[in-house]
Amino acid sequence: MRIATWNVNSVRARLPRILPWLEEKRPDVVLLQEIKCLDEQFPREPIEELGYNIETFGQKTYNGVAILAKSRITDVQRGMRDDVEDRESRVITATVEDVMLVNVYVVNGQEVGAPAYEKKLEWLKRLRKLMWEQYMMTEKVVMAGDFNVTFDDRDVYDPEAWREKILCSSLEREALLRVMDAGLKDAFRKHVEEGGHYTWWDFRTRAWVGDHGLRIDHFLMSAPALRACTAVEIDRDARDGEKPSDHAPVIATME
DNA sequence: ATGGTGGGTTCCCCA
Repeated sequence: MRIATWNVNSVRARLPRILPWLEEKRPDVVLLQEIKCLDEQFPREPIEELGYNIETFGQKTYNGVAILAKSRITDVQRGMRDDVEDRESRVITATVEDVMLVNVYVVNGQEVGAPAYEKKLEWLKRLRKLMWEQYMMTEKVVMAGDFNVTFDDRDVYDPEAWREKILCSSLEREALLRVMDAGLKDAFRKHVEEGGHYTWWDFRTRAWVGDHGLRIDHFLMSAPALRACTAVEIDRDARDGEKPSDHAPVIATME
């Protein structure tokens, strides 16, 4: 089974890139973030024609997540279903075959110290609670998506310039590690030691041209899922060319 | 001190 995660930055604007990519890569499961549309606006037909089942948790203008899968999608949950109201569509969970999927679009945070930054830290606390309370790490659990957090300097093209900046601050990194202490590991680092592998390049600074990227899209896996994971690859080709998203897809291969 | 680009709204917000 191959599972992809991709922040598409509007599923409707990105459809000319998404459809040929699905045809070429044929992943078994795709976790999409920032679909930026309501459920009823999601372009279901052309994706269904390629053989995918679809579950969405949409929102007008901002955020929105979706799961595509060739196999049946069961146990779908929209939001964290805790005692806090989900005002934004940032999490959709489901089961496909023997894999429990958690698709997340983590709050960006804008800048360190901003109200959005505090919201990000609070949101990650909620996510941690979800993983502790609703998952058994003896199962194959795959949490993936846009985490808007780097793990360490290896994930940053210019670590000194980004030191304690948004996406790279110690508090964000600690909050992400706390989500993972339920029993999740960064699957990319099972396979790749060296730095310089990125998943996001800012449009505003034309970061793609100089490969000024950050690695903020991740696969976090429970031990049984990690054992089955034989590769995690970043599809840089999808970030190139005409009207790309600012994120590259990441594809995990499970034996 | 704060731009730059891109997407979706609505005359601006968020990334």
